[in-house]
Amino acid sequence: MSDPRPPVTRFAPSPTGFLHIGGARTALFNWLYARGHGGTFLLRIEDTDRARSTPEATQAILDGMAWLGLDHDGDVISQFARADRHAEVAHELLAAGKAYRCFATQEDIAAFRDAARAEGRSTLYRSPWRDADPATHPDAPYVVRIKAPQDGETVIRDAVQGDVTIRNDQLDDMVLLRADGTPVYMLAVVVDDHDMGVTHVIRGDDHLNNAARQMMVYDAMGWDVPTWAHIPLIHGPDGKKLSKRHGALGAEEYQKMGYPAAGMRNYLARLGWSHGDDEFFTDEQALAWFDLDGIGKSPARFDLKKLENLSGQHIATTADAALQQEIAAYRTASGKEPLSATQSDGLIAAMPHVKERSKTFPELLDKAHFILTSRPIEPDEKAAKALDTVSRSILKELTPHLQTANWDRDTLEAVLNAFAEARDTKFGKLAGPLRAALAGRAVTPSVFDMMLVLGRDETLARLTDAAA
RNA sequence: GUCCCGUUCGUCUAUCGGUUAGGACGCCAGGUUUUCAACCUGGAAAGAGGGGUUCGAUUCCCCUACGGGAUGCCA
Repeated sequence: MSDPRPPVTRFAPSPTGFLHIGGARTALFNWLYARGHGGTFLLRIEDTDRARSTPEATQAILDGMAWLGLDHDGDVISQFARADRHAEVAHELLAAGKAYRCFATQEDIAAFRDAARAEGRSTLYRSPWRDADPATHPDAPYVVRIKAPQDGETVIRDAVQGDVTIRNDQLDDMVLLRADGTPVYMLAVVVDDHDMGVTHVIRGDDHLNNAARQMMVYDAMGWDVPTWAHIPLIHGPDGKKLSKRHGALGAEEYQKMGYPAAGMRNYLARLGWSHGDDEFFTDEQALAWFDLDGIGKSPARFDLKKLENLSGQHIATTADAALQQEIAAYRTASGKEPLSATQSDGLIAAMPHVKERSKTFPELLDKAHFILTSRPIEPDEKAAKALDTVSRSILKELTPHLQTANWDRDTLEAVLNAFAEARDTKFGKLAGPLRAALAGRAVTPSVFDMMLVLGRDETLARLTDAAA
């Protein structure tokens, strides 16, 4: 880590489903590390499992990253497309005597494992072909296996987990090339990471054990080992591993629910990583602060409440115009009709009064209902109740007082308070009917805020409508 | 079975041998109030269990329990 070169990180998902929250966080960590250290962030799609990989999944991953603002450098790399290169490395190893052809059948291996298990030995397969004379090779299908070290130990120097030591007798001669000549994942990752110049591999800790196996390939090829950082997985609210069954959702589902991307980034970054007591931070701060030693070792649970809180804080501090744009994207993503130009303008005008009290975009839009709707206002049930005959007559009396008043907050407050006082009541009594008349709702922003945003003409028109 | 990793309030976490174990979310109570919020004040709430090492352990070591991962011609 004292390497002065700018880091190169990568996110390497397999396209077998949507970008779930754990993957999104892995991508975020890689992105933060690269961008925060003047490095490069690459994207590689691990699509070598042809049966499970789909273009739709690749698109979903791309969409999820785009929503989160995790931009990668260069082209998206397909691992499958590099199969020839992977095979080339396997053949190099074969030629160098660091790998060998294994003619064992699946049945041979199964029998070996059964026997090993019965005797309580390690079930790692030991191929009899490792040291076989090539002259004795049968004319049969074979896989290429690497020659694993048989004694000593392998130490993974992990930036998160510390030094993890694995005895080499725990390593088997893993397969490099399948019987059909295609490379396996363990070979492909190493070759790709090396060829792509990846300096820091930040990935889920389900790969921690695999790192030792991958190290064999680095060593055999004489390549430099990257800095590893195996981060703990995210668990569901029940503490169990996050799975589709446990309500794990794709990143785009959170966009559809109306969480701002900045809130999601903040929340995800804070999940498993910390910078002292800082909870709420901007992207700039996250970029400046993010480092590998701030990552914790234990799995974290996903907590929607905290996401909501952070989201609310980000909505409150984001510029109005930027919010307007993100809300438009949210509506499109969630299949809602786009706002009209008038509504959009109204939203901007109302923004200061609604953004500080909303945790999500639908909540914000709901609070902005008064400006998004138009005459004639359809009162909902509660609002209708607030507009009884008494209230309507009061509104009718009030209207002339607003006709000539200066349209600013102080004047309006004075007018309404005086009006209430003259009728021997309090402004609080007036607020309900006003709210109902102006917005058709019982829950709205401040009455004064609404009046100011609506303007005199619209306010009077709505009051007159309601009084009628 | 074997190997690897993890375990601080309900949740996310701080602490890098000496603290009344801190913060945040959530929760509860009170305040403010023009509805809902927001906001302000206060409160309850944690070192998995057991052994060591040490003058002193949440912190270092070992064991146990629990959770997770690996052990594939999946990624």
